[in-house]
Amino acid sequence: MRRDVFQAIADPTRRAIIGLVALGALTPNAMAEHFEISRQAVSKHLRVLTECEIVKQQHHGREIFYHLQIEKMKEVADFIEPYRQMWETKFDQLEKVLNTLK
Amino acid sequence: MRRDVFQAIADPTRRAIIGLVALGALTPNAMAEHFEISRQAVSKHLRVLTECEIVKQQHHGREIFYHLQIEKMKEVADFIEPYRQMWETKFDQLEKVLNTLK
DNA sequence: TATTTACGAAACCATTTGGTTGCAAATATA
DNA sequence: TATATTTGCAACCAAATGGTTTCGTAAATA
Repeated sequence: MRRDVFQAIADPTRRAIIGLVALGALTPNAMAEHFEISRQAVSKHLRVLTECEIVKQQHHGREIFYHLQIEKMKEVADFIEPYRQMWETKFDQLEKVLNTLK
Repeated sequence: MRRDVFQAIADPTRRAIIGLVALGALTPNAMAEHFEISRQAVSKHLRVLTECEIVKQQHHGREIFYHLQIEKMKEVADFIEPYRQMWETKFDQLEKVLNTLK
């Protein structure tokens, strides 16, 4: 199976988990409270995120806190960057045309 | 089935198609030459990309040219933006620490 | 010590995915 | 007009996905 950042953020629940963990490390149980799905389903998503190295485990007694590895998200930013330049150029050119028309 | 930009960019072939179409509109046949998979497989990816409104068709005789709708990619940029700010802040703080140590 | 709690892992299931081959239809060309 | 080309669509298939329930184990607690 594919295991990369793009696969990781494809699922809406996983994007929500990333959003939660961005605010602070959490245990699977704490996360599950935010969703309609079971704790085990959240755990399966966490497994994917761990395999993608988007989160890291920190054991603390019988609890496991999941921390966001924010740098991993950079891969998505790197992918989108050239396209961002494209639509900004497009916008600039449109602006020029509009200014000329004035 | 889920039909959003995140689903669209989850597949590596679709990311490659987006990259190709970014350089200029192409027909499915022309795209298929760049990949190992069949013309029909490319067509199925194009269907997904069309449903996500990442590409638009332009009929020209019996050929169909696919154009990139660059603005759609903005949704990904909007998603990543807050995280970009997070890792930049992190980097700035690290830099401060390193400067103090000097 | 006995029980509860937190968790991952496994088995299972329906649906989706990403590929294939084989059409039919529309357009271009001989 | 007959034939070739370009394309989308349907049927099919194996594998992956996202969920469930059940279970074993380790740690906290009564």
